[in-house]
Amino acid sequence: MPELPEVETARRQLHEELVGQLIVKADALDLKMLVGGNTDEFSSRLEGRRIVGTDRHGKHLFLLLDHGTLRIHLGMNGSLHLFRCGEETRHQRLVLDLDHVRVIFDNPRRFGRFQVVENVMTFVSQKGLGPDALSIGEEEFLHRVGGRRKAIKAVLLDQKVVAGIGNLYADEVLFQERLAPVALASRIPKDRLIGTWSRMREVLGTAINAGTDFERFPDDYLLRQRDRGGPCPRCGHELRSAKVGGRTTIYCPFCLSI
DNA sequence: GAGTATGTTATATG
DNA sequence: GCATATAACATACT
Repeated sequence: MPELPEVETARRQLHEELVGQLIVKADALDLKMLVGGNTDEFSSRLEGRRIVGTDRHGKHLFLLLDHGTLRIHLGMNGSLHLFRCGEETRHQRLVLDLDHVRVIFDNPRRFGRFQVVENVMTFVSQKGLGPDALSIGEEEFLHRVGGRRKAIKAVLLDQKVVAGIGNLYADEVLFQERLAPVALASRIPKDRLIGTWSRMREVLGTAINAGTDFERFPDDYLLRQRDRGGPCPRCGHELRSAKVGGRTTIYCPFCLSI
C-alpha cells in the first residue's frame, strides 16, 4: 500500500505512539532487506537508542533517534504494525521492541528495505531523490518536470524528479487534471503543468485526510474505480488500460482535455 | 500454469 | 547525456 499518502499516514501513527520510547531490542529478520546486511551491527546501533522524532521524504520513512536514523522503505506491499503483547505477523522482516510497544515491519514480497543512516538530508542527497511531492513549489516543479522529453506519467514516477508519487496516484493526478498520461512533459503548456502541480497537492492531501481509504475518497476519484474496471466516475465511459513507462495505466480517453 | 501486482535498479539499445 | 524497454528481485492472488 505504500505511496506518499500511505507512508505519511503510517508516519503520523508512529509519531504518536513511539516518540520518547527506548528501543530495547531490534531484530532484522531478513538479510536481503537490511541494507549493509550486518544483523549484529544493526541491532547494536539501535538497541539502547531513544526515538526522538519521525520524518518522511517521498516514500521513505525515518525514525529519528538520539543517535542516528532508521530508514524504512515499504517496497511494493510492506506495512507497519503496532502491538502491545509480543504478537507476530506472517511476513515480519523487522521487529522493534520498545518500552511499551512492539513495531513490526511486515513485507510479503520483500521489496522493502531498512537501514541505519546518518540523517535524512544526507540520505536524500546521496540517493539523488527529488524534492518531496508535498514540499515542492510551483516554480521548481515547472523547472524539474517541464522540458523532459518523456511521458508525463513516467516523469511523475521518477523519484529523482519528484519523490513520493507511485503508479496509482500518478494516474489519479493526471485523471484529475484531464491530462493524457502519455503526453510528453516537454510539450505540455505551462498552465497545464501548474494545474498538474496543484492537482498533485490536492490529491495527496485528500488521500491523507481520508486516511488513504479509497472508499472515503471523493466520488469523482479514479482510485475508487481503478480496481473494479468500472466506468469513468466523471463521464461514465469505459475506462481504458495501457502501459506507460512500463506500468499499468488506467485513464479515461473521453475526459482528456489536451 | 499464466498473468498481475501500490517499487526500485541494472542492463541493453537507440 | 537522454530516453525507452526489459528483466530482475520475491511472493501472493486470481
